[in-house]
Amino acid sequence: MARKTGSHSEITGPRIRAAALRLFARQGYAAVSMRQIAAEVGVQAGALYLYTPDKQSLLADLMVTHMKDLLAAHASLPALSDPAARLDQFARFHIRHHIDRPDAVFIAYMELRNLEPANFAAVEALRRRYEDALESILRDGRDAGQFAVPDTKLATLALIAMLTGVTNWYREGGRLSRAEVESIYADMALNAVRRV
Amino acid sequence: MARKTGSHSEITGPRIRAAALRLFARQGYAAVSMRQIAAEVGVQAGALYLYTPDKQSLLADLMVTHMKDLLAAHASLPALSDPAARLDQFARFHIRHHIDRPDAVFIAYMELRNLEPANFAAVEALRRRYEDALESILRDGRDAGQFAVPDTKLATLALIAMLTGVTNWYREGGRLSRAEVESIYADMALNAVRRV
DNA sequence: GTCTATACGATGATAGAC
DNA sequence: GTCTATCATCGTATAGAC
Repeated sequence: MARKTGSHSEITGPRIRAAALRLFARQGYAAVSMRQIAAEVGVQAGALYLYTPDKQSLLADLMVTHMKDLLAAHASLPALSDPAARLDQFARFHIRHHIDRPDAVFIAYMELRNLEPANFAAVEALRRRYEDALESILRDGRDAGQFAVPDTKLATLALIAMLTGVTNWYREGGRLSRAEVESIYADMALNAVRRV
Repeated sequence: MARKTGSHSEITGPRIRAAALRLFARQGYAAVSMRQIAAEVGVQAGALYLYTPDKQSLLADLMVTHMKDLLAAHASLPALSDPAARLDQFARFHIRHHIDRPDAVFIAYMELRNLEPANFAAVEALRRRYEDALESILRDGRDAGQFAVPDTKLATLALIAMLTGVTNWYREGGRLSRAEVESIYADMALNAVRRV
């Protein structure tokens, strides 16, 4: 990957990915042209192909990177044992992580249908690993008699949908602080599955 | 294929909308061409313009129709007074209605950014009316001391996100019946906001 | 490493024949 | 009401100059 002195590749590459992320999130993958991305970065369209084989790879790269970041960040959380504490930790982490990356989240949940089969499979496998992390919390909580969950897979998807929905409306500097949002969502998630 | 002639306007119009709905949901508005829609219906691309001024109007029409259908269906529910019963009714209605229209739901949620400002405003106004229906249930339940909801607007959006998420995974003939899915989601929604 | 120039197919939309 | 033919534009991607 090393390049000659005077090369801008270490700068232009990330800038292309950043521009593509922004534009894909705002207008959708199919609606964004390579010319538009190039203009945003300040290069000609042809120059993009020094950094990506094609437009599809650019999208796949953004989505895979996002999912790997998510998994890595989740893996670095401190280990807890009580299921309720683990669910609280997961919900707060999920809210925090997603609030900070609205564009990447939007793309990751929305452009799946624009991925070629091989790329789709790769992203889906990563997503499933993340969902499995939540499902194992719910299963442990149910087995411990703390959670009332008729179907752990359904509950997993329902909770993730609820938590991810924060990106639909949350804006920095709004009526509610990040900490308030985090707490409210975590409480709702816990109540939704807690035995009553 | 022999040349077709004759008048089919009562049939062709709805078929165009149905084809557009399917294709937009599968591939996204920007990725679908007018020629593709025409081929699906069995006419030439130019013929579409007898039924819609342009592609944008086709999308706006689908989304506005979907939101009006949703509001009309919701308005026809029997009136209840107890907040918990109303929330249960709303959740079950929402699941049922969305399960039956996965394509329209997907478009209504995903293609907002492809609407021109005037069309966007129209669809958003309809969506807000629907959200307001749920929020008033939560407000009444909180005032009656039945619900613990720190912020009714946030809770509204969280519940709708959770319930709408059913369209991400539910498939006819799957492991869980419609009635089971409906019940589990309704219970989770109620528990999420019920005072403990 | 980026540029200009370009290949070449697809796009939304229109005009006029029947 | 639908067809064929067409327009101007834009799409992704590549080749070769500097």
